[in-house]
Amino acid sequence: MAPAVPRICCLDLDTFFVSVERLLDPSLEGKAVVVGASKGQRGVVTAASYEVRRFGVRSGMPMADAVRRAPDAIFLPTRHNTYSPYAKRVREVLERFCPEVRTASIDEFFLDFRGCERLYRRFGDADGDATIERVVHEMRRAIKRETGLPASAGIGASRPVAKIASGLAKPAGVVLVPVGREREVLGPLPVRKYPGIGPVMEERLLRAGLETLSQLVELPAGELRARFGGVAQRVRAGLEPNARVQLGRDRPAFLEHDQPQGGAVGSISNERTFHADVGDIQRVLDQLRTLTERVCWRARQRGVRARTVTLKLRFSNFHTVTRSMTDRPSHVEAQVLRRVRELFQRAQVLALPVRLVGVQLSNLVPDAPQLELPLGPDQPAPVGDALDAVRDRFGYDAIRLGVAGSKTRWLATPSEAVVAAG
DNA sequence: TCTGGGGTCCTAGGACCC
DNA sequence: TCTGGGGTCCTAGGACCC
Repeated sequence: MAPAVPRICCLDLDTFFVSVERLLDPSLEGKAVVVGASKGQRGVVTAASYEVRRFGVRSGMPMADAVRRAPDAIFLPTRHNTYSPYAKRVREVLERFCPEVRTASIDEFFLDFRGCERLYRRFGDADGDATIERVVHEMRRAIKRETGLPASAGIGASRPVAKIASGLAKPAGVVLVPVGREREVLGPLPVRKYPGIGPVMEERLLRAGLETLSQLVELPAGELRARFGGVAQRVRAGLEPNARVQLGRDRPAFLEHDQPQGGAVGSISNERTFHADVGDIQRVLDQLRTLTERVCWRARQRGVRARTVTLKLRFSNFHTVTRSMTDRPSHVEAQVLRRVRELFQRAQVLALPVRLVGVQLSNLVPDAPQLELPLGPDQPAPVGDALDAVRDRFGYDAIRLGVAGSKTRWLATPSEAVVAAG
């Protein structure tokens, strides 16, 4: 038996949005750059260059905070559509190195190198730690060469171990955690470093005097579970070099049945924070209509209908409520909007101005031909099909239903009018 | 200028069925 | 009449990730 080799790799693009902005504008190189909400808008930092992190700027931080900490930094608005083609090209490079690639987010990928022995031979004579490390180094260089983007990588026996290792590897490095030495290498880290332990759990653990992962996993399993629940128990599993972990199965994610069939996703949602809190119910309803239109369009694009519709409201005091309803599958605006309005009636628990509204579709089922009267009032009108066709070609915002604006009101049904917005 | 937007997963209680 | 389990679905909230 060859010695166990860690074969799960987490590849993470370093300060991804900032790196892309630098490719497009090389004068940003070496400067303090913050990507996030536009100036004057409500929002947070989505990416911060290493130069600006020195001032304490972090992603997720309110924009106003970032401006206060680093007033001289360069602030850029987030341009999602600009970044995703780069992520796609990175994935293409990864696929040349490994047949099993999972996209975890726009800037993070997991690779499973099990069953890649032939590839190993190309890079070294032994099937050992040094060989897979060389493969991953070469992969990083290929990404840099072909896309210009810096990346870091972690290698471990399981997904969480690889993930933590990639964090240790930043910037632009590779860290391998040998099988069987997880506790030794990762144990001294603060509990917050473990994926799944966030601010709330960290606080609970610190209050109990547990600061490091070692201290956490030394607790008896029963006590761990009873006091801190499933997350803490998963940490123990992640740091135990047993067979389950070596297979990367500590969570049922990743390998065989990871990706939902047909590329379907579990839910589709859109939400919007108002520039300033809104007390006018009609304006809230208008926004709900816009959001409903958008999620229904995305559902049709994906070829799914939703059984569950969820409305989300956040009030001016940040209190958030959700109301949901499960019914026959739909992706038809008129139907979904009717449900959203009903949920809205139920959700106005606070007489406070509204900060955010959201609409979510879940419980998605594959789009099958409807077994209903084809000309029922809830069916997409032919004009709806035409709308979708325009959007397929020119993008969602090429055309809008009704007129979005304070001076006009929404028309009652989609078939009444189509108004091009620009 | 406090606190985005897209997701996933977990928990817990109640309804309902067997 | 009393006393139960499981299992599944639905709903609401919340932690967490990038």
